Amino acid sequence: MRQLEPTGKKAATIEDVAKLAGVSIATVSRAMRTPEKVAESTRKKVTAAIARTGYTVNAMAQNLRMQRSKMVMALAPSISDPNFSGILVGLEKVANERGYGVLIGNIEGNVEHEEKYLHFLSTGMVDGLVLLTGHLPVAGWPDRTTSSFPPMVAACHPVDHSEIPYVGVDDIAAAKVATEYLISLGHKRIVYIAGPKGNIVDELRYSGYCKAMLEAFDRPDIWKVQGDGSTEGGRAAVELLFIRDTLPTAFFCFSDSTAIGVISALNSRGMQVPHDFSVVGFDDIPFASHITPALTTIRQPRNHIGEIAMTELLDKLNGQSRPANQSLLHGDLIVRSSCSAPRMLD
Amino acid sequence: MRQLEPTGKKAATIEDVAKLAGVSIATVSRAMRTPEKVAESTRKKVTAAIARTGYTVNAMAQNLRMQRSKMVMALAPSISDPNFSGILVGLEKVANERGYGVLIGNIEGNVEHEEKYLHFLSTGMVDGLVLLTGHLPVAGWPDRTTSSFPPMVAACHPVDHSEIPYVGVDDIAAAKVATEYLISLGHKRIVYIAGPKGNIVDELRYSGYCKAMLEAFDRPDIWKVQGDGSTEGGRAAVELLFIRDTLPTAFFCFSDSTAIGVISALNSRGMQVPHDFSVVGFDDIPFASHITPALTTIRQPRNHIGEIAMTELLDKLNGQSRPANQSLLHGDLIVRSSCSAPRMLD
DNA sequence: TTTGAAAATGTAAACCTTTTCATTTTCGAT
DNA sequence: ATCGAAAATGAAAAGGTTTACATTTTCAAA
Repeated sequence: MRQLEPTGKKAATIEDVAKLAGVSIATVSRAMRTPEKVAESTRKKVTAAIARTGYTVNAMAQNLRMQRSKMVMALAPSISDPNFSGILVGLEKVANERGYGVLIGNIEGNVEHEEKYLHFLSTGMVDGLVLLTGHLPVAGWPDRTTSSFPPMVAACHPVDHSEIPYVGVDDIAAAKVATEYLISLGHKRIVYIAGPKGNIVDELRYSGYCKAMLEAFDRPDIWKVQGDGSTEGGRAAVELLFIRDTLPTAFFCFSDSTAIGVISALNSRGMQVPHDFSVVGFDDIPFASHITPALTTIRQPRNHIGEIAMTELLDKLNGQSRPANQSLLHGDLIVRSSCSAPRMLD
Repeated sequence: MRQLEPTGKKAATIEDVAKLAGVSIATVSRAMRTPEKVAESTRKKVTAAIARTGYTVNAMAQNLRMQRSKMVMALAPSISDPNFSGILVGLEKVANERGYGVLIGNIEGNVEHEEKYLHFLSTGMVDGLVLLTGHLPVAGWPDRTTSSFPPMVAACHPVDHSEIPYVGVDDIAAAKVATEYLISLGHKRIVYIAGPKGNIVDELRYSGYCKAMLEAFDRPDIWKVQGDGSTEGGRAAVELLFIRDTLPTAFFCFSDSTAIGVISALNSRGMQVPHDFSVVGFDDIPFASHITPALTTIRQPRNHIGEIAMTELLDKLNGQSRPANQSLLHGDLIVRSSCSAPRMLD
């Protein structure tokens, strides 16, 4: 909807401006895009005419001519994921600063949605893609050479078997730090409550956990229970554990959601955290500090991840630079009150 | 970025299709948009040619010609607000079903951002606006006649002094239900912890609270303490209350965030919820059920609000209907464990 | 003054559609 | 076969820019 200014009248075009300023439309265009190529005097006339007509460029015409849209799409596995909004803030901030718009695409578990969103790419409605999904948007794509891909960057979840630049937290290092923290408290029987099966990020965090355990102990008790990343998955994992005769003294969880499930399940079995068990999460979602006990966790620099991802994408779009293949950000350990020394030493 | 199909080659245009099918570009266009106006036989030829060339329409050209963009913008006060994502899911769902894209605009406290986002409107990059901010995006606007506004709908926060259609929860009714619930438990001294000063939604919820109190008691103890909608605001309100000699037995809070602050402040003073005080929130944000005690609150039908808002906006854009001036949705009371009968009856 | 390079401006093509209006084709009724 | 209306198609304009190329203007040096 254009024509904000003169109520009812049609929006002014570059031609109206040109006529009023007594120059050609080319000069008007130049006065706006490359003012240094236009004489001072005419530039003033044009500026005045623009002000008087209330002219704003027609983005559709401009985009058609310039073969781009100044829009990028963020493809998210789920908007409601508490991790997403932080990333989006960062993405949006940088995009806006550079005159780009951010379109959002929400997969929400429905894979065929992806194909619908691809429409925005193929029709040229967006110039590039930020993938938060951890996989390429279409099943058929992976076998192409990567050079034929549209400009994309992946954030939070690296894309398997591809050379799409990735920006996210250094999961291995962060998971190692988290595990070492538990070890430093005196824990030995530390279980890793895993995320969704086959998830790359889960594998990275697990390997960070393993690394810490291997470095700390001669005969480490590497121990993993499958979860699915959700609160329910954390709860289920605990139930599973209680069937065994030995129990861990600490839980390192794939995500905060999982950790919340773990704590909730422990509570309903009459156990206290951190008195009876220690729990560490991952993500530092907004409510990690509001649950009881406040959750010790790894903070994902969400805004920063979004900012870097968008910066790399836009640089790529404007041919300014080939982005680094990986940008790994540091994830801080946020110590709150869900951990303590193990109750009974063995 | 177009040309997904033939690696490297330029994207096929309608002209390529026409040439291959042996018809004019007008016929190709008609075969796609109004197939009933094209002979069965040629339609087939065109379809085949489209398939062979991998043609997809160029959205920029189409939009330029049709004077629209098939994009709408959602202007949010803050992306990280836990209420926002639910709305966005609904907005996005309906928009996508109808072939529209959702651009997001994040004000995040910085009012001058609004003006930047208005650029998307004035350049015609978006066709309409969903306002989640509770006010018109530009200071100068309100004095115009509403007829000159671009298509807009407001969600969650009605826009003051304007006739912009609003869709949201019925705050008065819901607040009344929440208060009545506390009354039914036996509470008499119920304090309303308010939201940001001057906020319309806050006033509505307060008036719902008042209504319930007035109906229930002959000499009701109407009682309001200023907050600001945030967790910190809830905490501060409690501190303020403890300076007085009389205390309430129950808190009805403007938002869940506020309620969480209230509970947190009570806890740190050694009080137990719901044993010593009852607390009711508003919104049912995702973590309302995960805090301890699980929060009794009013659920905002966020997805639904988003869906209706987008439906009304798109109907408006396509001239299908003048939307109702207000669509008030019902907000359910979700009873969890943050309330009980007052400890000491008076 | 004249000359010539540099600076400023204008013309017109290109970007890719949709759609009006004119023209051609089809086909049933005479 | 002929006619005429209806159906199908095509030519061309319009939508609003940017920019390559051509042309005009400016201005310092001769």
